[in-house]
Amino acid sequence: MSLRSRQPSEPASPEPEESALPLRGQRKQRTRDALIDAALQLMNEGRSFNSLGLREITRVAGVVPTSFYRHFRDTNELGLVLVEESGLTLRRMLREARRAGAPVKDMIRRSVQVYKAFVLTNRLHFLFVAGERSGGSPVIRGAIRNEVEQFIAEMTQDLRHLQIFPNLSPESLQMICGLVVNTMLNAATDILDLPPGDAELARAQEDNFVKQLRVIFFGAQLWREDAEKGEP
Amino acid sequence: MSLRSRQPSEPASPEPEESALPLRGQRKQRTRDALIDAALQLMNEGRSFNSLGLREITRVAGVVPTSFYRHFRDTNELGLVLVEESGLTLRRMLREARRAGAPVKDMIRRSVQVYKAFVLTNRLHFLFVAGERSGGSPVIRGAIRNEVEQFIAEMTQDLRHLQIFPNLSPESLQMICGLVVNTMLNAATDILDLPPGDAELARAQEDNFVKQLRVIFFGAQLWREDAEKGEP
DNA sequence: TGTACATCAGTGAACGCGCGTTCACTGATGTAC
DNA sequence: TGTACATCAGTGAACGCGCGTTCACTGATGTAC
Repeated sequence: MSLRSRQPSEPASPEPEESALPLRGQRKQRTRDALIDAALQLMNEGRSFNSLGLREITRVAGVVPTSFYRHFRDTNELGLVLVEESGLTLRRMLREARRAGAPVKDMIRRSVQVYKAFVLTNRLHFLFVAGERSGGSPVIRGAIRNEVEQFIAEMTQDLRHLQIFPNLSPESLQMICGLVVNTMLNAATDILDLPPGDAELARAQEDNFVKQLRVIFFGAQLWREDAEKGEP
Repeated sequence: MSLRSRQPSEPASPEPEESALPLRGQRKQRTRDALIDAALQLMNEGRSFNSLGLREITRVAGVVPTSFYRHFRDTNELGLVLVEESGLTLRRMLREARRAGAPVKDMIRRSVQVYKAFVLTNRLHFLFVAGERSGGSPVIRGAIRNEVEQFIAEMTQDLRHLQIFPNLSPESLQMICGLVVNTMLNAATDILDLPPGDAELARAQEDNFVKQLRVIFFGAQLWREDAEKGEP
């Protein structure tokens, strides 16, 4: 994946891997990136992925329609590349969290703030994942669900090593992570939809998100595998 | 709303309200219903709403394209009617739950089973809501989010009257209901995607769903408004 | 280093097709007397 | 009850348009000698 030059979190200047390619290869890569960016940009304007047309994408990318076929068989194939990219973004988030370690004080609030920043920095990928994971074409949806499942599994491993929930079996921990990830992705839509500048609303939204996670973590910590739970 | 004759949960035979209309009105209603049904049917085949074309819808409905305009300005207006219908379905679910009352024994498991049955009975509406609430066109998405917000508010009132969480403030109860509803709608996608006949997988899915709700309810019951929660 | 040939990303014309929308119409249903 | 007229849901022809895809092409870049 040398699409990385398109990633907003990395510098735009030439990269070693790119310079190593022959000139023609570099240019091809740049066009390919432009096509992918064009699709993301159109989605950023409120469009859903599978309503995008090939000609529309090439128009935004600034190339002629037929040159699309030099890179992808059809728009669906481009969609699958977007899924893969988005999966990388999710895994990058875990990697960064791993490196930073779990904050000891006010853990959930801080994690939520880091997450919000990450979602905004990687706005287009989260827009795509949140938007297409339930609604898109069956193929894209399936691929996204795979990536999310993988993300949940990795998160489960991380939490396991952190020993935050020594009371939970691996299966229960995975179930909790599924719940947390769904809550995160729902929140992503809210974060992305939030009109900029409304600090009041942003705070209320963050508080709500933090509270929801606290209830989940609170319930999870007190969970015992054998008993019947939550029945009044 | 006399679209109700289309609702799968009601008999197909003529209804008083329909017979009361003049003959021409009845026929118009039937065509209108056919258009709405056609859109839902197409979505049931894996399509997302805003990729549907007007001609496509009329073709499935068995009328000529131009007759669409006798009923809706454009496909978006039909979409908003679908949102309204789906909202009614959600409210009907609450009404039925209210009438049945909260099961005293194994409350969550039983509620989940009732919910699963309801989702399958009203498959098309849940498909629409779950699919378009994050991904669709901005207008449809906004309308769906409104309906879901209203649903959450009503559910909050119901839980309030049931006195299940006497420890929670109205705001916290609403926050919990938001979490529960998001979990429900995520589960709806899973329920609808489940290949029929795989009882093993269905059981695993149900157990997972039940466990997630138990964690939430468990956490909510022990929640205290003033303390910091869930921080290891 | 220079030359001759191969590669191949991007071009531009052309195609057949289904789209959304307009328009004048038809003929069954509804209304007035 | 019968007649004459109004209404209007559904029809069918026609339109201009953008779509996805094919094809032969061009000319800069890459490779071999």
